[in-house]
Amino acid sequence: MNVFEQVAPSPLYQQVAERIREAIVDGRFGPGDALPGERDLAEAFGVSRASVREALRQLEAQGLVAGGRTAQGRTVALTNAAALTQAFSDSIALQQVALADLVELRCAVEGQALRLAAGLRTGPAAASLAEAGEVVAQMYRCHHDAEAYDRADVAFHAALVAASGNQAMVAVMQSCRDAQARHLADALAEVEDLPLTLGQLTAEHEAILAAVTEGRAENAATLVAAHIRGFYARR
Amino acid sequence: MNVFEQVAPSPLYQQVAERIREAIVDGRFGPGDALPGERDLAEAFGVSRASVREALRQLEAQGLVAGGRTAQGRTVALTNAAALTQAFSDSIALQQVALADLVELRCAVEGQALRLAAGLRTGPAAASLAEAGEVVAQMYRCHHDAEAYDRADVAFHAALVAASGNQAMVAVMQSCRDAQARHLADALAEVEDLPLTLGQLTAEHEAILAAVTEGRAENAATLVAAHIRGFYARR
DNA sequence: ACCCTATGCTTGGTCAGACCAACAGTCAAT
DNA sequence: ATTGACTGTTGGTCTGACCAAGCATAGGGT
Repeated sequence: MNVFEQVAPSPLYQQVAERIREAIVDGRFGPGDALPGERDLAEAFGVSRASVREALRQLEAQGLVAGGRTAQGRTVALTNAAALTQAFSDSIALQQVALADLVELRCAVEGQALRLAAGLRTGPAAASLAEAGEVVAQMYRCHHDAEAYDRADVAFHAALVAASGNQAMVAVMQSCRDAQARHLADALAEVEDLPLTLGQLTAEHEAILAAVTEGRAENAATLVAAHIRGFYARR
Repeated sequence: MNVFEQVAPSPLYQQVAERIREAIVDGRFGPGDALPGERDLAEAFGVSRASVREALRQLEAQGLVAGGRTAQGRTVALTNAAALTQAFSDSIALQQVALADLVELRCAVEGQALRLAAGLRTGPAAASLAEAGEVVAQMYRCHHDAEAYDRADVAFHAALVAASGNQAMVAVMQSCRDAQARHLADALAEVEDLPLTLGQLTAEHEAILAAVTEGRAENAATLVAAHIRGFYARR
């Protein structure tokens, strides 16, 4: 490693971004808080507004500050879930990973999540599992509406993975799904007999949920992996 | 949903970023290619250089274009692996996910990767497994040097996961590890009897590799999960 | 002929200052 | 109390300028 201190100083906008990042992760600005205006930040850091703006664009892309287009006030800090999805999406676009790889990744994550959830089914996971059950019930009522079913599917898998108590797995699962959806454009939209297909899917969902609630960890993992692979094999 | 079309157009810098992104993912600029200078881009898009710069900062944060600080020429497109790591890191910093969650996520991914690798051990995975074997041999020679061992550990796990043939898993595993490393600051640096501890770790590594090369998929997954959890439990 | 330097062009980084549209808050007129 | 004009603030955008660092080439010295 280089023992000399930062011979080539990083650009100002990066330093500014780093300072703001620190302020956020140190809790000086909590999620949802409004941070100072660009002019104030520029003055505070002793740089031009242009540098502050470039720093903000960087943080915005990383999901640390929200885009200011809605908020007429300032910019605020929130969640960075979108950054994860974007990263996966770009990985595919840059052909660094294949779509099938993401599918397998999701199987791995979701499978293990369900194993964990099965072990927690009577404890902290109970609420999430109940929610998943409600979503399944809801699925029965929208076998005719692909869009509504898609939303239900998202909710079901999210609730199920959330039952593992692992937010990282939720985020990765969700991001995998989103990244796939963008590049896969509605497998459901091309189905000829929609109610039939959705009926099969709902049955799979129900079987998966049952496996988890009954504590059949390995079974749940197997079922969900088959479910996911099957869904994307249909393409 | 809103039936009205995009009443408020997105900012120029976002549109520009989107256009450049398209140009990259459409292959008009391959990885490593130099893209036009800021002044040229500004003229091409009919916007000011400031807008182009903000767009570039955004793309830079997403890993689609490389930072221009090293390259005196222009900016170039490369890999976005760092963006993934950053996203995981930020998730922890924002306390959206716990460190332990990332550890479990890594267990899930790496476990499944090894199951897959065990099934491919005589085929495409052979080269990666051989590489992992060499790294283990190398580990025996640096039981005194924590830093060198750390590098070897990274290489070992990367090779092993790569044996699954799944680049997405490699990326996630790597990013998990990096994100953890940043917030965990050298578990190894605080060990009292370094050679002893590293010796144990090397034995674990060897056992994991053996399980994979002998096709004991489930065993490999179990071993690697225990290995990872154990390493971070030491904290 | 060869090497080395000087010079100039290009590029990214930074700044100052300006303008606009949209919104929040104020306050007077109804 | 409701409404409507006014005003200040904020983000978005542009212009035009300057600097330091790298690259190319011409030119000088050998």
